[in-house]
Amino acid sequence: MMSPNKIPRGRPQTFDREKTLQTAVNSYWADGVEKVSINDICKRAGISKPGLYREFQSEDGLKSASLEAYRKIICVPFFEILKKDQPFIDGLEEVLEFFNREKRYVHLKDCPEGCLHLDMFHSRLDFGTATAKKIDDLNKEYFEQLHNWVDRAKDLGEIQEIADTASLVAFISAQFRSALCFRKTGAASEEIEKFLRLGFRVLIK
Amino acid sequence: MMSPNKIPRGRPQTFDREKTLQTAVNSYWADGVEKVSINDICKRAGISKPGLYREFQSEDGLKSASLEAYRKIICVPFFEILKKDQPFIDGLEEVLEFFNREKRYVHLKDCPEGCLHLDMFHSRLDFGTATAKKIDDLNKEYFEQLHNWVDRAKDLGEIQEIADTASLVAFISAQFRSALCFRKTGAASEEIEKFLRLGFRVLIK
DNA sequence: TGATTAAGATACTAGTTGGTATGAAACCGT
DNA sequence: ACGGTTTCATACCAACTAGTATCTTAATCA
Repeated sequence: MMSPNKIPRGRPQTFDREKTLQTAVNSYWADGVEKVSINDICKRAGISKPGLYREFQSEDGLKSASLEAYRKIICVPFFEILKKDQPFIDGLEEVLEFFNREKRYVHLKDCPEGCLHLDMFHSRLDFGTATAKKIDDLNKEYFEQLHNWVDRAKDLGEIQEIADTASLVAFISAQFRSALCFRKTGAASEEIEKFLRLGFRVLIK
Repeated sequence: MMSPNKIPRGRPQTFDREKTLQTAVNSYWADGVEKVSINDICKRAGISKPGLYREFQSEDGLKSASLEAYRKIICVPFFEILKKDQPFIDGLEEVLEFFNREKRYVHLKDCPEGCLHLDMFHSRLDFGTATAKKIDDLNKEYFEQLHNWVDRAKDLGEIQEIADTASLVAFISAQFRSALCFRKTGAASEEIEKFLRLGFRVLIK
């Protein structure tokens, strides 16, 4: 990192990393990672291709950086809900809020539908090494968080012991994936909430 | 259609429509519709591009024809299970068999994982008019079949009346979609069966 | 045999992709 | 003012895409 009072030698940089990354995340998220080209992102961010390549080295670099940015904006707040020390039923209500656009947290109000991580995971074989690793790491983190959430609820006797934790986590992740899929196809928030409550009927006592 | 005893004038055709269509369906199904180009299919089927265009007019024509072929091979047998006049619980067992590779019907043994229709539906905005219509038609047919299946079970009092039929259909379709998604990520058949049985616990009495 | 007809293969079009070489532009220290 | 340094934008590369024009090949009909 450059020392803040040290003025660099050459032509001053106009390239804005944060703005570019935000453009990339939103483009990938809204239109699908496979549908957006480097050229598209350059046009939308108003930057030149060599500038982008200097900062991110390759498409793989840009995509993995975008996923990391997405993780910080969306995934981490979600994990925080799961980590909260509160009854399972309260956590579930917060999760339902998270999936409900109308009741959703302020910083998520005007963002694309669906989940960038899930989209990328679905076709993770098509990405470069850096992005593929990021996808797998984030996936691992996600399932660990779910596992802890379910385990804690089990220990406290808050959910039905109808299956091993891994199966319950698989079931819950499937319901979340479906909810996001419903969102993308334009389903109403109350329909999605109804769907999720239906799924969680098998778990709560 | 050409009369069978009438010998056509020009050079005899070596182009095999069925073989080409089978190659296309398998390629789209196995590798993803977006990942396979017309060039790929020509190479794999051992045909020339003009030949393919003469038969299917455009990529849109080939894709819609491929989806129709998929419908006949996979979707129709599935619909037949739902249509059968038998207790809901028996139909459910047949459905579980359908999703289980090891117990699966013979003609489905060595085919790709996942569902071509679901893949195409997920990105139906990227297709031409003919393919988009085929996707929507097949989707409509699918949901009608599910609707009838659930309605019949409701009338006979075979499932819990915990929600309106549309919500139950949405729930069931979500479980099927998840099962196919698990298959694609390499989950074991018994895990998928366990997952589906977990979901259907909320429905059966 | 020669005309007609249809299908074959090859090569082409225009546009896109990820990635880069090149030279001008804008700043610094001297 | 000038050299050094860094970033800029333009133009380019090879490989790919969907789709087509052209020309050859192989058959029937007269």
